[in-house]
Amino acid sequence: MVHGPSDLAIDDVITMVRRAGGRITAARRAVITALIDGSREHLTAEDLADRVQARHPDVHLSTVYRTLEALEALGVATHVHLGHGPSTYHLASDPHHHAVCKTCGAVVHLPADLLDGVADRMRAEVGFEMAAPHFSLPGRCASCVSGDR
Amino acid sequence: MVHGPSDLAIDDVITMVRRAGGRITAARRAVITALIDGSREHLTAEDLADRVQARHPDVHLSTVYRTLEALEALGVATHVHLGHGPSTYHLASDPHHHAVCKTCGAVVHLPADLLDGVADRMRAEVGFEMAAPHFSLPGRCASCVSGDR
DNA sequence: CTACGTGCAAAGTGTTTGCAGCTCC
DNA sequence: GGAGCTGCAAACACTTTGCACGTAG
Repeated sequence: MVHGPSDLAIDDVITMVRRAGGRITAARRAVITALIDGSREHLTAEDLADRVQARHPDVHLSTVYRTLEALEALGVATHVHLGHGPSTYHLASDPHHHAVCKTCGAVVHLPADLLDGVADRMRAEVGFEMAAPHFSLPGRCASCVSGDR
Repeated sequence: MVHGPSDLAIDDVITMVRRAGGRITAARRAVITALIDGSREHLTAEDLADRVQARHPDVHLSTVYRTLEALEALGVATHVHLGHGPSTYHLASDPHHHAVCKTCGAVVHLPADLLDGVADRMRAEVGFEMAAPHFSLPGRCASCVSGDR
């Protein structure tokens, strides 16, 4: 796969895990790989587990959760809630927002700076320091609006 | 309690329910009352059930969920996800956004027009028609930022 | 009188946890 | 060799559902 400049390669992540006192196992390596490979999609813990299990059949779903938790603590990964279902996981590099179409479920990626103005206004008006996006914006995508689906 | 001009009184809601072919029972009346009374707070289904059960002890939690579902279908109520826990329920009148402090959990109310610029930009750039807020914005509230809590 | 709402119990979904064993460093 | 990771099973938190009975309209 092709990676942009801000992407982490697996070795970078491994180094970070080790530096934090963590250990690298086959399961962790596989989860990290699945996460990097799927970072542009919207993979749930279960999706990631499926991909991991393709090569390592007895890596347990709970191990995937625990690895993701560890990676989030390191700031390498984040999870985002796209809607009512399970969370989806991401590399923390290359942050962006998501909008989800209520009608067809399409996930639209939005530029990271989309909410900058909102953040400024919140800081100025109520002193609230907005953090990285964690939820999606709901609505209707272009084709569902025009097609009146 | 004091109601603003855009608020619904219980009788308005009852009328809407009946007009949609729904029936009014003691349980429904109590759920609607709890919802109206608590609309400025952030009540979960369980909170609402507790309040309902104070007067009507055998109204079941599942009835509360089903009533809320019916009211959402009518457009009278909505639920919002403030964080990782349970959803919170609201009257649909008087829409607004929420920010939740990651440190202390405080919920900050934000003006309804906060995301108007974002909605415009999304419409213009990707044709996405943003809908009513359904999730909160995460961050750190003024006192947690200044106190470095 | 009958379609709709209810109480109850049970199932469903997504995620977390306790524990005993294993393995990375 | 010991802290840290793992598989497994079970628990968990929130929400939904199936069913038989009850009641609003």
